[in-house]
Amino acid sequence: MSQRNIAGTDQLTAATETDDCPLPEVLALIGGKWSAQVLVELGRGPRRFTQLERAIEGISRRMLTLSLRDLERSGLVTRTVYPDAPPRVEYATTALIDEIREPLEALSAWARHAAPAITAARQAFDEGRREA
Amino acid sequence: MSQRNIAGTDQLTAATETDDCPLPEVLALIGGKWSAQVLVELGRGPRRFTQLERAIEGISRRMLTLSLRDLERSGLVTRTVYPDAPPRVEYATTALIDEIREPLEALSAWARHAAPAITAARQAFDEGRREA
DNA sequence: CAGCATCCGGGTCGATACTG
DNA sequence: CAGTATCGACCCGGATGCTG
Repeated sequence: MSQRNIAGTDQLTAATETDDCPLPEVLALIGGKWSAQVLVELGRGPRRFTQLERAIEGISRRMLTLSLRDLERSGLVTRTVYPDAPPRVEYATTALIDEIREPLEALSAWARHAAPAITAARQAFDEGRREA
Repeated sequence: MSQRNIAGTDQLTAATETDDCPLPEVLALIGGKWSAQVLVELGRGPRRFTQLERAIEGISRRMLTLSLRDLERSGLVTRTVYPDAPPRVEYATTALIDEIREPLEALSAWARHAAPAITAARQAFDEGRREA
């Protein structure tokens, strides 16, 4: 909390003091290996299945399907089938996501900015272990 | 980031358009089953090993050790041993965490606020599947 | 095109027992 | 008190092959 705003402390207290903090559930939902990337990609606009598959790089059909199903089931993503031939399915984000996008991006920004420090810390830690 | 600043859109674009978005790495670090809760608990102040073990509820010694090691290795947590008998070890957060606390709390706030909608969506989805 | 079914290897996690 | 060591169950996730 670099710029500790006035109301920030209350927020912090609220989020920190409740013991039924549902953070684990969110992380279970978007903390999977691919869910976050699917969300990010869909945040750029509606996408078709194969579009996502190509955009995400490294994801398998299976995992993409599972991730999409989970997100759809949880109401974060909609799935619309157009009765065309060949079949066409479009995925899009729901309003629920609009409110999580900012925190997610803040997290992503932190990741970019903290990455060097983390890498350095790990190297230092590992070297310390080796000479011990 | 409750107060959406003017540059917010740029942040969004920056976080969304880069393809080397390191979100997965962050999630790998704090997305584990226990790491987030450890961070939250340590956010309340320095804690000893057994204190954490009792506070977190359901965590095993093994998982607590592994989580703490990973966080320590990544520079998010410090571990200080006091040469006492009986042994005494204290864990605390580092400055790196101060900057991730806000996003984490925003996420937690979203979780609390979105939980009902998510639960409802899941029930609706599951019922739809059953009658199909 | 957009999936589902199946198999299978590896890593995660919990339980338990032991140590400085 | 603050861990480590070992074992085993489980689940995630990749590879492959088959459908409407």
